[in-house]
Amino acid sequence: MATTSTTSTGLLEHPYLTTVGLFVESHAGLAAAMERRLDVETGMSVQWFEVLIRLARTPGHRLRMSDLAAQTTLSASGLTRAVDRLEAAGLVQRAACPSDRRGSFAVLTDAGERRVMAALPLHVQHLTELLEGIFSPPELKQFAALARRLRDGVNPEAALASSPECGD
Amino acid sequence: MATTSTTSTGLLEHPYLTTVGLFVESHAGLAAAMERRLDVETGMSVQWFEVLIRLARTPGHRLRMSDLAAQTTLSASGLTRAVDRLEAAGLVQRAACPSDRRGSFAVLTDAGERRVMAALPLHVQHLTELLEGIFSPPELKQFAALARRLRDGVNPEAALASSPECGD
DNA sequence: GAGAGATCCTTGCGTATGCAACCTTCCTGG
DNA sequence: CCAGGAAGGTTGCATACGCAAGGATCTCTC
Repeated sequence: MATTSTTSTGLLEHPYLTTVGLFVESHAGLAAAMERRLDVETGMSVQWFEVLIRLARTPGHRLRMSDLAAQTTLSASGLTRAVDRLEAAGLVQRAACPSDRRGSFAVLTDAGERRVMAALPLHVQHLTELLEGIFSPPELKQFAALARRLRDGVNPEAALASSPECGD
Repeated sequence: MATTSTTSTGLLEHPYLTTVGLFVESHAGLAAAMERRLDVETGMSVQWFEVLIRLARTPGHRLRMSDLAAQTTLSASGLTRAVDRLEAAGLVQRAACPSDRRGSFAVLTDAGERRVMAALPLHVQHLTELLEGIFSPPELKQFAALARRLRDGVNPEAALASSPECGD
């Protein structure tokens, strides 16, 4: 009926595969648009913005390196370098952790806070322009709910880090 | 009422921001899981798999470099190098385009087809394990529909490349 | 039919990434 | 008190990426 090489051809249309495909493509498109504009308007990469935002929304404006790594797209080593750069740019400082001398905190500086807060409205405005023509308000809520379920199932560490709400 | 630095603090909870945050986190988690397992079970990166799958589902098993770039996460130069590596691995060949001598095709080799087709069921199985506990069938359909809308709005090039359906 | 400009792909260069190895510090059991 | 092992961070190394520049080809206009 079919050669070995075509036996599993039907899987190319498998619902999980096509859904994940759409998901990945939509992410790629959205990420590219965000990245481009964020860079143009604020000179920051998405990674920087991500780190700074997470610090900004944390009481005390400080987070352990390991927590930060768990919440962002970055690996531990990636985060180390990213914080190196942020520190060189004066937006973040490292601080020793008094209770565990192995660990260290990344602390948002005043300059860092000014920088995120200046970038934030531009970013939100951009997201609004991108999304308001695509999702109606109820669809947006649905989408957020489904995305949350997916994240909780697949990235539980990030989930518990942002119990109340989670921003990018 | 508030200092300059806190004026836009409320934006940290903006619906678009939190939704996109969840979306990005869910993608990161899913991508990490897929990547890890795909590498362990097939020795391929997601990028390779993505390219090979798109070739496999195209009649003639060939696609222009530019089309391939538009459909994947890769930039033009990134695709060039990826195809270099795939060609070195014997999974893909380049072919001249008769109608436009600037262009070239990436063509799936027999070895390449065997490789994707062997990987495909493992991948689908993995996706199933990941997702079946998270989304009910109707939720999956909803999610796919919303993701499609988002992709169409934000990444139109990929959209028209896969009119009928779209796999990862 | 000739030149200006756009398009396709490839390369040079700088940079960001992850993995694995490493050092330091913490913790646990004897 | 003191191994032995686990965990937090940082670095060496190799790799992959994107941007911008470049060479070749197509296309459109006059």
